[in-house]
Amino acid sequence: MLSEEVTIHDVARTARVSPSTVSNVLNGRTERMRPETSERVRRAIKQLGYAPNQAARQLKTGFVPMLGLIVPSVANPFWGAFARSVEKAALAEGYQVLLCNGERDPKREQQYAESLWGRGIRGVMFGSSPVSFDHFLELSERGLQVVAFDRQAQNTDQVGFDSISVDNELGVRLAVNYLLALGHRRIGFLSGPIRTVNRLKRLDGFRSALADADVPFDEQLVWEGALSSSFGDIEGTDIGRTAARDLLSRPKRPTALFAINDMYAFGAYAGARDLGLRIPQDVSIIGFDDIVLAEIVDPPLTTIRQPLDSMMQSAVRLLIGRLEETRTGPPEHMTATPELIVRGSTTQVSVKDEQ
Amino acid sequence: MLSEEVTIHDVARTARVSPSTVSNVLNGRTERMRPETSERVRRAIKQLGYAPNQAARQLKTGFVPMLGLIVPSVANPFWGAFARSVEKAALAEGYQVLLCNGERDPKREQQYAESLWGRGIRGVMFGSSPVSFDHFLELSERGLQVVAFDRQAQNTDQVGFDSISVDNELGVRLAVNYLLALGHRRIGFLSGPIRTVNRLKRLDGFRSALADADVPFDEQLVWEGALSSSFGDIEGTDIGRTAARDLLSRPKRPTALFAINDMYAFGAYAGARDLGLRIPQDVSIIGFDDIVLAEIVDPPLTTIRQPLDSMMQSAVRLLIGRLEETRTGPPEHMTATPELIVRGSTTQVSVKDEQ
DNA sequence: TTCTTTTAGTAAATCGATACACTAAAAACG
DNA sequence: CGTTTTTAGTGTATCGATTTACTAAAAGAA
Repeated sequence: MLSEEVTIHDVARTARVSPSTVSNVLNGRTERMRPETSERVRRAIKQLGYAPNQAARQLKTGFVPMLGLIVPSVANPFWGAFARSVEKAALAEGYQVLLCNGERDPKREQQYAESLWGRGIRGVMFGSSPVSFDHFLELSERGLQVVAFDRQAQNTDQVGFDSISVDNELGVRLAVNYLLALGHRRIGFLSGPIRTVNRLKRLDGFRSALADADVPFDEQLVWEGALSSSFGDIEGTDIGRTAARDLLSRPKRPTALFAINDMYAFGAYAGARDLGLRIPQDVSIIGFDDIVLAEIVDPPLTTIRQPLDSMMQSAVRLLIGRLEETRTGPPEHMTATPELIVRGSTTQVSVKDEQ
Repeated sequence: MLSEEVTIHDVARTARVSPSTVSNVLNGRTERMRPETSERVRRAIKQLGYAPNQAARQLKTGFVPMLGLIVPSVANPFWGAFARSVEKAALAEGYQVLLCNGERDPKREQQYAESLWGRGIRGVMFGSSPVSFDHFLELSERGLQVVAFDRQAQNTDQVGFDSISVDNELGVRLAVNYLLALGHRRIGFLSGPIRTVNRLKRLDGFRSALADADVPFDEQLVWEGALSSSFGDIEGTDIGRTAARDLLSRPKRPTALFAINDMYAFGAYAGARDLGLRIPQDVSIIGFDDIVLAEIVDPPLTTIRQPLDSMMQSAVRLLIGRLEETRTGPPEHMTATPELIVRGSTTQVSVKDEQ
């Protein structure tokens, strides 16, 4: 490995100028020199295959065009799609993305955050976390900018951070109203033991949609499971399966299930099948997120779409705006509009179930 | 943003030692000082919340504990799982991972590679690429270390790089032998237009497994589709669907399909259903990879598992070994052993199909 | 022509951590 | 006691790019 690194001095020597001039060319300050000079420098750069040492640049300027991305695990298809959206949006703004799989473990998340800090990274996109942001408190006070996905600040949070999320209440309303229009009256709500902010909001939407339609809310049909510390890449599918099996084997079983996300919905598919129930003839199932697999499962999943690409574009711009101090002021909470995607997992409630 | 960065000098001052001593503590050279001194330094570090500036460290040492990861897109569940495995393995060795979604575009891949180079990153894990490595040639000559997944060097490749892959021929043999044991004789082979090395190997395995069992190989049952420039996150599912529809609507339709990967297999599910065929009663389908979704689709997918975690652990160690020059010598080509995972998408060939 | 202003650059300090060469003080030796 | 060796550190140059302050030369003004 020869690895004879080409430096700005080498370029300067071949172009017969000073390193300062090369630096000026690199940073677009060409008005300070004759066109032929900048051209000579450009040729030298190309000839030597020179690429500026980012560490040196960063050390001097203090600026790092990089964002941290902390998600539970990119092996989970939803977070994979999320990560791609973030990376795409960041790249468009000239930033790169450092990937951190936090595994929903606050300790790991904090280690990552500190490591990012040491790298000079001052902006983090943060995927859903179960409990609190306390572990970011210190870094946040020092100037770490955080944009949280699907998690607005709660009054218990000490940290003021920006957030972005879909309008969760509206999303659930879209789903529930659609099910109501299909004649469903007993609708199960499948959630898990993780009580994130967005999940609470979704439950609110569920209740109020039912209330608006004068359909009584049955506490029994809300399945939240037990707290468990396990966390896997198919997070949700096992819970969804158990939940569906439980709800659907009751004497007066629900005719439709709303799942808190698509992975839970897939689990519910399995749970329904375990009981010999057909989807959608015997039970309608509706998800949330619209991950890519929603359209290829059988039957294709009716779900609520989160426009991830556009959401992450806004979120990344906000984050970068904070870093470059073009966006100042109090924390912003951005909200995107969800969309009902009707596919094959929902249908009219059957006559015999209707009663 | 106060952002009053704490430097090694601040620590030195509060601990009443020189910066050199702090540096020695940071790098574990504590044998050069009295225990009380190093303890004083450690306390000062904690008190000030000091974290070394990695840019400065990198500039001085030339060492960057970071790997590049180039995959088509982490939004694709397989590459998401792949990315997680890489990140996990890297973290265990003290390295972090910079994520690059190359979108199978050589131009983007090269831009990423150059950007990584400028950052001082000298090791890249590379997910499957369609054509060639030519765009890495120059950087590779300068010392960029590349470990390629599922793509051994071909004689046309000018670049000598390490690689890791599952034993593709064996994997296909496991699948085909299993199908043969179930009585299937007309087996379709679903591939796509992308002619990567691993796909060619899988076709080889397919042919030889049939040959060993004295089952005639029917060129007509190999579906490779047409070249198309499109690339999506559900890469494969649409192709698998088209392929399955085509193969299964022929007069003497195959009784089983081998799909080049699980996403293709999911597509084949849809294609079979389009024709009103049941899985596995009417057609057995077997996939490759064993992504997390394989066990939650309906029916659960019989597939060939690639042990990604252990593979990426070996691959990352090899890559880091190259960087730290503890592993030298000619390119290594590591091979992992695949495993047949029997689930519900395969069954005995039915009597009427058997003829 | 002389003085001022503009043009076209350059010299040198700096960012923060590292590491080699060096040293003062203490301990060991004879 | 004088000399050597060890201990426990420290001073300073360095990595590569940036940037402020500076300057020589050319152009313009009077």
